Amino acid sequence: MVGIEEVAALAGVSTATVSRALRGKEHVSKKAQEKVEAAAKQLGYVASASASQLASGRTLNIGVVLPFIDRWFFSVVLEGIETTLIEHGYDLTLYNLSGGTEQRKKIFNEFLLRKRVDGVLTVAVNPSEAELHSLNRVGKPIIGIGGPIRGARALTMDDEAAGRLATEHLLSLGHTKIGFVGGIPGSDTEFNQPDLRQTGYVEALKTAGLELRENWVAQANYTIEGAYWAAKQMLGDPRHAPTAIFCASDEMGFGTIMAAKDLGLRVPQDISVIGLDNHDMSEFFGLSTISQSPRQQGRRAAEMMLALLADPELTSHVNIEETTVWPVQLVVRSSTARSSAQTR
Amino acid sequence: MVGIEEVAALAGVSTATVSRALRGKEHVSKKAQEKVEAAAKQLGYVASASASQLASGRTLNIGVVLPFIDRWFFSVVLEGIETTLIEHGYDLTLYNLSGGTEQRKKIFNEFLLRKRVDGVLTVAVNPSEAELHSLNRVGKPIIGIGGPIRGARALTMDDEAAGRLATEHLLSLGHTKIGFVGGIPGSDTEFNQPDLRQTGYVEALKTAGLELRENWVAQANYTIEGAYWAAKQMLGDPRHAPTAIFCASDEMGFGTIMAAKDLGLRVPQDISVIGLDNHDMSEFFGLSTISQSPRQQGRRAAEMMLALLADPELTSHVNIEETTVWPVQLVVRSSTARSSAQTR
DNA sequence: CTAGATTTGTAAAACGCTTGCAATTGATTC
DNA sequence: GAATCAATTGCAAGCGTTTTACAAATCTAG
Repeated sequence: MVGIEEVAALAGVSTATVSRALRGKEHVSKKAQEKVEAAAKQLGYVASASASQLASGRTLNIGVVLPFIDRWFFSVVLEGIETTLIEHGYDLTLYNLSGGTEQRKKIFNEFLLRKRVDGVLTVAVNPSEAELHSLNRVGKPIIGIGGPIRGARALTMDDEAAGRLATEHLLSLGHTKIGFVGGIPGSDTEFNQPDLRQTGYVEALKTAGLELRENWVAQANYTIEGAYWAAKQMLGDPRHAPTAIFCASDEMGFGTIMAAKDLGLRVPQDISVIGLDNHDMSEFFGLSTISQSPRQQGRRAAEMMLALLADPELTSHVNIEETTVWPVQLVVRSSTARSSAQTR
Repeated sequence: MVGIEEVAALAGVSTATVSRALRGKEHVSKKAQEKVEAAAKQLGYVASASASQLASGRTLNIGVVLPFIDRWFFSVVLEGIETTLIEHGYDLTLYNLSGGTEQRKKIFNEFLLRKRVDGVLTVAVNPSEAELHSLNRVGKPIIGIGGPIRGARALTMDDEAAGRLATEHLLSLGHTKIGFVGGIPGSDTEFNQPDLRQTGYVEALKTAGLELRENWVAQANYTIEGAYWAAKQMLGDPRHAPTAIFCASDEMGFGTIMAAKDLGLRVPQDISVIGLDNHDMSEFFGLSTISQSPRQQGRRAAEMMLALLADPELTSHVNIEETTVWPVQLVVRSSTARSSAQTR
């Protein structure tokens, strides 16, 4: 493989000049710049990442830690991050926590400490004290997406506000019997931020002075299937079926709509459904929802990281606890309508 | 940060011994081994990746190139790869081609050449001649998943055979009016392997001596939504509706089932549907399908790569064109049944 | 007990770049 | 044309490991 010396020789300059020229740094004459670029191109030279890392301490690589890859929210955030990083010449190293405790330990205690990354982006990860300690030992900036991280910067939406907004939308349409389909609160140490959506729902109902029926709250583990069965139970109840349901994710919204249809209920005439995500498929289902733009969240978080790395001043006091709240927006489609409770 | 010298000092040995001990190499006495491990643990030492890369030429990192992250097949393959690599101490660097031509060029011409990876795994990528040339310049093993790569190893299923199998299943149930919902053949240079599923369908019909109606073949771009509309057209035809449909992906199968339901057709009594994927949600939809186990494909490809890297003999003549065919299996659920064409 | 074989440990040379500092060149002013 | 200053360039010292060549220590067998 061709090294920097060959390029220097061909261009008739020193290796130092080659290094500077190729990275667009100052203090290189136009002439030298051109000669070097021509030589590099001719030889097909690309600097070795490891050597340049070792010498400069910069890796041009960001670690991304997430609990799942194959769930909509996560894969879309990931895509947003990846695209942004590539644009800026950065690589992305992926760490997926779905492999169990052993693997998780390895990631925090070895992989992230290898000095292979300039910064760490976590997505909906809730690190333990020990892991947090490990992360801090990396000495690199950390940004948490979808949930704050103690002692680090974060970019996250206000899940409680989102839950409240969704519920208030249903309230404003005159619904008083409002069900909720969500996860099992506290079930997953990893991924508990979304539990707050339920808090928002409860708060909104309280504020409206409405009763909170226990069997109008169901747990569906964020899957279409789970929501399908949960909604079927809820809507099949002959005496106390709700007239509207807030699902803590759009996928659960889809399951709920399918359950309603299978019960012969019309959406939205007989039952209103609102989700939370603005999933790619929500348009198709006509699902009203709260948008949280995961692609943009990923993009934004990556940009924050790059800005941090570009500014040595900021990098010095590495992590400040500072949460940027991602705005949330109501998207009304055809799955929610004015309550017509009387007609049922 | 603590370096190898501190560890050596604390353990009372040389840095060379530390290096050997920590990587479990031979020529280290048991006693030394233990001392070193204790010292490393006490100091929380983790070798710097860049230094070790530079010195050894090994990066312990695999590059994965894929056209999308946020589609089921890809995210699941990715998860399979990632889990396997982490288990073996390897990192995974992600390259996503969805960012357009400019980005794609960058990935092939710069990123992959930085000597940052020990090997490259591509998923359903169809590289151009120039890109192939670039890939070969990396001088590292390449394995293509979901589609062969000229001049490299590949692990892929036989899409044509899968298409034939699905169609034959419908034929064996007595169906003679069989529709197909797939992609637009040749539309995507990237992702054209699945077009072969249509070939399999056509072949099976020909073999059975059945006519091939043009409007029984629809294009739905591999989305639920696309299939929903396509199937609605096909099934809504009052005179020439098929009694069975083969969808080239499970997600399109879901869309087709939903369309059938919305038309008041019963699955499978009025219309049989078979997909291809064995998607996580197929069980829920009761969709018969052809399983292609992307998680295992990812896992297997990663293992092949690791084996290649472990065996210097194999690594020497880096790439041999050699395709391993991934087995394919029919999974019959409740969406396919014996034809009862007469009753309609 | 000793020569030879084997194991274990050491010192130092890569690995291929980046960068601080010094030297050189070029431009500008008087 | 000399003096001054700024801009460019080159030199060489790292960066933190791995690995090689070799010396020292230990073991084995005669």
